Amino acid sequence: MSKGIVSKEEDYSAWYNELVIKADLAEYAPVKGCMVIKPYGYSIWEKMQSVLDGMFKETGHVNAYFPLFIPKSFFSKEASHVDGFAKECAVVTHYRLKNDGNGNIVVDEDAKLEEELIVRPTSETIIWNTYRGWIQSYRDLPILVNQWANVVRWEMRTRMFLRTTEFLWQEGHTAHATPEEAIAETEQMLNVYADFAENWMGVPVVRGKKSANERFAGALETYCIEALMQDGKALQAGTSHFLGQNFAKAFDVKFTNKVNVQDFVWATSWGVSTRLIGALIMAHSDDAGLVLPPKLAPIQVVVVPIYKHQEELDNITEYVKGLTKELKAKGISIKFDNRDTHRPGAKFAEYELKGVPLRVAIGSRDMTNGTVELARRDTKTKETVNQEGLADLIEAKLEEIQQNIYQKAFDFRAANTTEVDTYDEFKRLLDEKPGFLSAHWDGTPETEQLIKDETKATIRCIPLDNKQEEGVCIRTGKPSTQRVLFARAY
RNA sequence: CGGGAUGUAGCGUAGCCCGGUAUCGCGCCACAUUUGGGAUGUGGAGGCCGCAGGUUCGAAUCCUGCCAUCCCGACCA
Repeated sequence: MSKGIVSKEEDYSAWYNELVIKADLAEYAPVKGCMVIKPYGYSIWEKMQSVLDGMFKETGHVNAYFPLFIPKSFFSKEASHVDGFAKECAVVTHYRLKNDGNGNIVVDEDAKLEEELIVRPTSETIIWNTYRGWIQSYRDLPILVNQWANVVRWEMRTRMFLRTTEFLWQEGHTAHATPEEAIAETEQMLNVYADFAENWMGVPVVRGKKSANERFAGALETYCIEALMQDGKALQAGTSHFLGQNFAKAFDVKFTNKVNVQDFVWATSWGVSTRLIGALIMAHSDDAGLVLPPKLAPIQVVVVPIYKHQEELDNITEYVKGLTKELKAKGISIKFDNRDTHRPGAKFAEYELKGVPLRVAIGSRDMTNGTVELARRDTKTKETVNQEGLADLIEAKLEEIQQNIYQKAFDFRAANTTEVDTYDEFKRLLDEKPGFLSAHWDGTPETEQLIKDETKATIRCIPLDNKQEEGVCIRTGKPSTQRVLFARAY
């Protein structure tokens, strides 16, 4: 492995790509736009899954699984949904291959499907088709189902974790008797996502609503959490949709309410994906590699022994056994890297690249003095501390690191969120100091589109806690009642 | 789908203009010496030079076609 990676300042895009590869998170697959998520990267996803799954269960949801393949006809049932996804659907047309006689494997034209199948880009259609059979009465509601799945969106341009052709995600699909209840669900799940992003990933997010242009295909309202990356570009980290009765109407899902009147069911859907790993990388990492929040790091503490002779290693090993036991009891994951094939310096560099929050180095000198060297990944500082009480100190440090990287990201966002009142300044800042730009907008899709065409910036969201204030649209000068957040986005 | 770039060992590359079976570094294997920030020495293994045609006595190199990937746009979580 060559030393180091390209610096963020030099080439942010290359920095990101190299980091993903060199930190052993993922690699390119033979199919364009697809990636192999390697064990280290996947274990981050597993941690995310485990925490989120717990949060979903906590809020009353259950998991189920719906098919990968969706009959093509289902898609045409919800007009705006088709418009939104048609251009990026993979389609299965045949179910058999054959040998053409020249040693080539070809599609068997005799095995053409009567109805072509779509590889799900999202599962609303097949789920609502299924819900029709599950729901007759208000007594059957609400339905609070989540599924962990892969989906395929044939994107023109892809990037590891941020936008791949196939990606892993969860999609919640709920059915309710009233719009109020569905909206409450939508907002609840948005808060779950925001809680996860901030308290587990250490990534501060803005909770908001999407403008009409950015809304999910088929939704009445899309709520989102928006994060700011270190290059000043915004990243949508999660979405929660109030679908109204659109899918119920499209799939004829009716229920009889308490007063014996038939009505269409109210729906929500919400999801986060492996894109969160991209957000994690871009929010915290530096030129030395990944910086992972302790709460999601696959390895929280790594121990590197420094020794010359076998008996020294034996001594250290004996000590590490005790430390491991103490940390395990606290639920802290520890790796003792006693490989004799790599020297300590190489290990230090490797774990920095991989973002392990804390490193403990122990040599014979430490064993004599009853100390260890404790190094923090986030600040790249190290200190010599007593072995006595080390487990407690580690526990406290991990918490401190978790706080610190959140605070750092929070301060970065604060420093890169600017109120702007003129279009000239808006354009200037986009180039000179990218970030969130808080500006007045006349509320029309046309103006948003115009701004997008002229500057590549889009409305990331209308923040939920937005204060109302009189102003004029930066582009058209028409009256406006509130500022919205603009940015160039991933 | 437009614009750009690149394909040579696991990775990164030189060679290409000016044809003669491939350079260097990292990594890998063995042994020795090493071990508090990416070790050193010695020896060794590893290549249908992206693919297919063509020109030529001879092609990594010249010509034609194709394919793939990456980057920048349009489109999007």
